[in-house]
Amino acid sequence: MSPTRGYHHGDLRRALLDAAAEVIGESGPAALSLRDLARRAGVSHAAPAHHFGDKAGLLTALAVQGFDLLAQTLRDAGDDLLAAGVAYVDFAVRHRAHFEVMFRPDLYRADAAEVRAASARAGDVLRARVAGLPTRGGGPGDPGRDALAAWSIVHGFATLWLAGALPDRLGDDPREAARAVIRRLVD
Amino acid sequence: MSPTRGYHHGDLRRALLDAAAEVIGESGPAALSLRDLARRAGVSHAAPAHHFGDKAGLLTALAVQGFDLLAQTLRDAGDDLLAAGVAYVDFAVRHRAHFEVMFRPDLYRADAAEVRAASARAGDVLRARVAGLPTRGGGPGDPGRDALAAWSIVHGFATLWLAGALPDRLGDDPREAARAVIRRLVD
DNA sequence: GATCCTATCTTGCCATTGACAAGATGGCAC
DNA sequence: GTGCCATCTTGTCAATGGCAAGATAGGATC
Repeated sequence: MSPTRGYHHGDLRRALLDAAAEVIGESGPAALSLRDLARRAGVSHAAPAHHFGDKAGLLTALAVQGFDLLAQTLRDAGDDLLAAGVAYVDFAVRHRAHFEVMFRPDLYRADAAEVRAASARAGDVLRARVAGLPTRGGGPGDPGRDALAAWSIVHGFATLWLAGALPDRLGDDPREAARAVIRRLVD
Repeated sequence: MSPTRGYHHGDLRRALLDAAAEVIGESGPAALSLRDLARRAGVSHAAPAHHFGDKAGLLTALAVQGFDLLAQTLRDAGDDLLAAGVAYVDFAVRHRAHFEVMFRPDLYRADAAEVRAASARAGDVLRARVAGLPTRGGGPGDPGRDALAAWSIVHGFATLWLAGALPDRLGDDPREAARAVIRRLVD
């Protein structure tokens, strides 16, 4: 596509990641085939191996990309906790493939250094946003507990939305529906 | 094993489902192989096809089993919302394979009548338990919204726990950790 | 400018898998 | 006892992931 630069045949690594995100987003990770990706990119069936080693390697790269993308999304959402929560759900829906892979450690090498680093970066931003959550319950309010509750509610809503498990009456705008749910915890 | 009854070689359908749950619980759905299941059961590689048609058919049966198991688990937990929430998380951890498949509709035929029925049964119990959740926010309190928030928080916590995404300091007792998080919403 | 070097990609190959077709086997109804 | 049907087996095929060995190109070095 974009003739930015090229070695042999173009920006293959990027093309493969893009194609993988598209396939997974449409049909799930189980439908992913390295050979299909190679066909889409117009290269031989063994070309992906050079960039990613194997299937897990490709998904590892996708997960890293996803964590970085999530961190950026949360940063862009600003300091408001509600906005950050909505942005989390919106990220899951817009970058469905990345989100699904990120939280499925059996699909990739979750213990790889790059993954741990990217995951930690996203976690830092997440925790920073949650710090604004008001405590509740009369007691002193455990910040870790509160952060976990906030993360759980947005992650759960996003997961259920992607799974198609939620009732139809919610409509087709995940941001709107998520906002209402998150308010239950925040207000 | 148990010589309860048998046609040709024993209780194959059940044996296959059990083996599938074991494999998925240990290595994830991606590692599931029909031929491996057949080997474990001591039958030929084509035997599973007769009971489930194909891989999606087997996972469909597993999902149905899972929804029924979840409904029973929630019933056993009693009327208390907190207890029901903890039971939901506990179910996800104890029946990891079922839980993972249930909310991954791309792996099976989620539109099958048996699935819709079992899913609806579990949903009924879930909604009944959530009915006890106190509303909040000064406004009239939307019961649907509240139920969604409760479901989201337990589902999110369970998913994050299974993904290994939660910090180690939570220990190894998901029930204990879940209770604290759910209290943030309930108390 | 020639040569080397390395990253990139290709061709060829093999074991495994899911799915299908056709046949064997055994219990059960009648 | 005979036919019937659910259950299971054997045989086969295309597709896949992964490995090994070779081809190709672009740049570095002299």
